[in-house]
This record gives sequence, C-alpha cells and structure tokens, in this order.
Amino acid sequence: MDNLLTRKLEIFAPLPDADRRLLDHTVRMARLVDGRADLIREGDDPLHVRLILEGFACRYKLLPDGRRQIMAFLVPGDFCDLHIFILRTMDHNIGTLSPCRVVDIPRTRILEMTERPALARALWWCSLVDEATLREWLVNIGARSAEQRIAHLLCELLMRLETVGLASNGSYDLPITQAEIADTMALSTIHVNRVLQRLRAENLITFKNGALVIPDVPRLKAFSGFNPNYLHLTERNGSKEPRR
Amino acid sequence: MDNLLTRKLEIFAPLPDADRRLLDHTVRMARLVDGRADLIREGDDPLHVRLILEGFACRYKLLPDGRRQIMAFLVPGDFCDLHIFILRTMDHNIGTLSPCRVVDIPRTRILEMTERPALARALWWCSLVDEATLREWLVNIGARSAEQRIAHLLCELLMRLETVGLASNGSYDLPITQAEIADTMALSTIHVNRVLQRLRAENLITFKNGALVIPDVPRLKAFSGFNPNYLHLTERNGSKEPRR
DNA sequence: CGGCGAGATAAACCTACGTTAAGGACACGT
DNA sequence: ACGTGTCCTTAACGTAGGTTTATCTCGCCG
Repeated sequence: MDNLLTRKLEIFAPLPDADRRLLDHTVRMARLVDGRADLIREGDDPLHVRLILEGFACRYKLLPDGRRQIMAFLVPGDFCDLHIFILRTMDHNIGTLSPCRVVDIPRTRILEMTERPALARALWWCSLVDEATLREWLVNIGARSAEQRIAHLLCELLMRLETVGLASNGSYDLPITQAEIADTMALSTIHVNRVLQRLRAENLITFKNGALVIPDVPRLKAFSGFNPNYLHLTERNGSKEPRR
Repeated sequence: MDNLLTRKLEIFAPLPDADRRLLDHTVRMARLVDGRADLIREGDDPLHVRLILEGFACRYKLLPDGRRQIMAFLVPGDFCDLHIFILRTMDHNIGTLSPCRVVDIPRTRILEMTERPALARALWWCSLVDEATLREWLVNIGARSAEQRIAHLLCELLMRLETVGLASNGSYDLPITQAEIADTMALSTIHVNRVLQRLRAENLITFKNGALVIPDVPRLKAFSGFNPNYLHLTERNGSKEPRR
C-alpha cells in the first residue's frame, strides 16, 4: 500500500522504486497538531518543509483590522511550504483547521529529493498545481456569485480528496465551520449560512452526520461552473524525461 | 548593459557568466505583437515558453457568460508560461494589453537552463514569486475596498516596474484602460472610474500625459495596506548553493 | 444538573457596488 | 470637415451581500 505522498506525486508520473522508498522513509515520522493551531507564521524562516498527512489546514493572511483571508486549503498529501526552500521567509501564515498529523521534512531531505529528476519534477508539479488552484480561486472570488463560489469550493475539495482516497460517492468529511468558509470565500458568516441553506433547499448538497454529501455531483459541478482542468490530474505520463 | 531577463533573474542571486551569456543569447530573437492579441489560449499545448521584453500582457480566464477575470499582469522580464514545461496544457489564456515585444524560448532551451543549478533556482524563484503575487491578489480582491484594491495594484506595479528600470520617481507608463482594471479587480468599469476619481481628488494619484504619477508613494502604500514582502525582492544572496 | 462557549440560524436594516442609459472627449480614417 | 469608434464621465436606480442584534442548539465541564 502506497503512502499518501507517493500516491499524490504519482498522479503526475510514476516514480522509480528508489524514489518511492525515499518517500516512504520521509513520511515515517509524523507529529500530531491540535486544530486551530498555527504551523508557521508570516516572517518565519522555517528550517523544515511541512507536509500534511491527516486533517485540514489553510494558508491565510491577517489584515490590519483583524480580518483574515484564507488563500488555500491544505489537505492530506499537500506540502505547506515547499517554497521556503527558495523564498526563505514566509509571506503568509499556515494554520490547522482540524487536528492534523504533520511531517517535518528537513531542508537537506528536500535537497536530496530535488537531485532526483523524477522527484524534482513531481515537486515542481505540486507547486504549479498550487499556483493554478490559486488562479481558479481568484476567478471564483472575483467573478462568481456567493452560491456558485461555495459550490465550486465543494466540488474542488471533492476532487482533491478523491485523489488521496478521502472521498467517495460524492461525500467527504469537512471539518470546518461556516466562519472558516466565510474567511475563505470573502463573505460574511451570515451570508455563508444563507447560501448553504439555499444549496440544501435546492438539494445540491446535504449533510449526513458531519459529512458533506453531494447527491448529484455533475449537477453541482454544472451549477458552479466547475472545470477541473486547473487541477491537472490527467497529465499522467510514463516517460521519465519531459518531452522535447 | 544587462539584458532585461538577466536583470530580473539576478534580483534573486548573481548568475555565473556562462549563464548570463546563455540568457543574452536567449533574448536575442524577439517578435512584435499587437496590443489586445492573444498569445496563448486555454487548451493550447504550446511548444515554446514566452517571455515579455516590452509592453504589458495579462493572464485571464473567460466565464460562460462572457465576462473575463484577469489574474495577473505580465510586465517586461516576466515569463508567460514557464509552467507548460511541466503542466503541458494551458488552463488559462494570455493576451497582450499593449503592443509587446515577445521572445519564444524553445523547450530545449528551457531544459538547458534547468540543467544549470543557478538558473534552475532562478526560474523556480520566478514561479514562486508569481504564486506569492497571486496570493496577495486574492487577499486584495477578497478583503480590501475598491479604493484600497486599486491603490494596491498601482503600488505593486510601481515596485515591479522599478526592478526592471521602467519606473522612477513614483511614475510609470500604464498602457491599460479602466475596463481592464475592472476585469482585474473584479469591479465594474463605472466603479473603477468613480474610484480613480476619488483617488485623484485625494491627490493619491495623478496622470501626466499618459503616465501614472504617485505624488507620495509611502502615503499610497499606507493607504492600500501594501506590504512588499510577497514580491521577495530582498532575498538576494551571493551563495551559489542553497543553505542547508 | 446547571452554566457556558461555540456554532448555526433568523430577521431587520444598511451600503458598497452593479446596472442602465446618456453624454462627452479625443484620435482615427476618408 | 465629418463620421466613427474607443475610452472616459455622469447620474438614477437596483441588489447582492454586510452588519447588527438576538435566539437556539449543542457538547462540555464542573
């Protein structure tokens, strides 16, 4: 059984056995973190790269007036701060939403990974998919109605969680509050509440003991204008070298 | 005199002479492109990576109802689509705003560049700064008022253009229309117009024969809540190896 | 068992924007 | 000199979503 990280990186392309063993080894020492705890703060100059193995976390920035904008959700298999390898100091915060299992990967290990061509490309892929996701979020917040916006987020999470085996039959655990959705979607909590109720009233979503259920996935995707191309899940290719 | 690309990449770290020569050579063959022309479209699978040498371009997506969301401004020295090296198919469009001078860099050349450690890190840095900028744009659109939003954009462009020698004394050419600002900032053109007038009335900005002038840069930065940390312009370091 | 805090819900009211519709100022080509 | 198109500007009015305040439901802890 593959570990979560291998599973995620092989969405891009198969890895040599040696690389897979390195990843198995990398993922071995995890620690537990409470919900709503900061993993890293803006201005930090962290020594390790963090990887989420269990639970939900988010990137966020705080504004002078105390409001917070969440800019990304981090789910199992996601790197928190691969970029500090190059950028050094954090320009945003990362905090857990639910209790998490987290691995601290030393810089030397990342360096070792970047020296293996297949792994280096896989890491690059992760970082580019993060960027593509950010672009879609910008479109989401900038151009869609509150209803579509939230529906779109739920579709994205479904697909991302499916790839790591944490969602099936259009259902997954979503351990976040309406206030957190509000900080993500640039809406007020009250409006998030109104919108969720409307989505439930139209039977686009339901909740069954804590888990989100999407009764008709294609319908929710159509409703939200969801196009999964930005997640780049289908570029799998067997070649060990990029095409020329 | 350094070429624009070298100048930009050396913001991150100095490059070996051989790398600089490679860049000089890379930048030699540019072509001219009209304003308001698409350079690449969503779904394309381009064979070259494009680099802007002169003029303004933007990343954008189109929505079913015909509206467009601009997700990034590309100014001289910016790569349009470095990510296609890994992600293959474009998940968004890139179009010029003003007439541009553009270089098409073949994939083989990019591969050659990624095989040189200092250049590889510099390219990685470009891509990570793009991502950080996207995060700040998300905050900008999600959490700031229309006035702050536009002021923030103008501050960012000032800093980015300064680094490539295209702005000085708080002034630069801004060859874009209010409608384009609207598509960028998720506002209507009419509201952009209102906001620009208010910014002018408060003497935060003025226009002198086509160029934007910011009379008091610190004041505009304070007004918009601008913090340049996300541009990562100060991580310059002389070492040829990343720290461990 | 009773109090407390977090989260969801509800209804009233408010405002920053969007929309529509109409001019006006240039720059361009003929 | 006259149209024509593009961009900017103005004003009236409409609405999605914010704000405020309050209630309700739990789970939790003493």
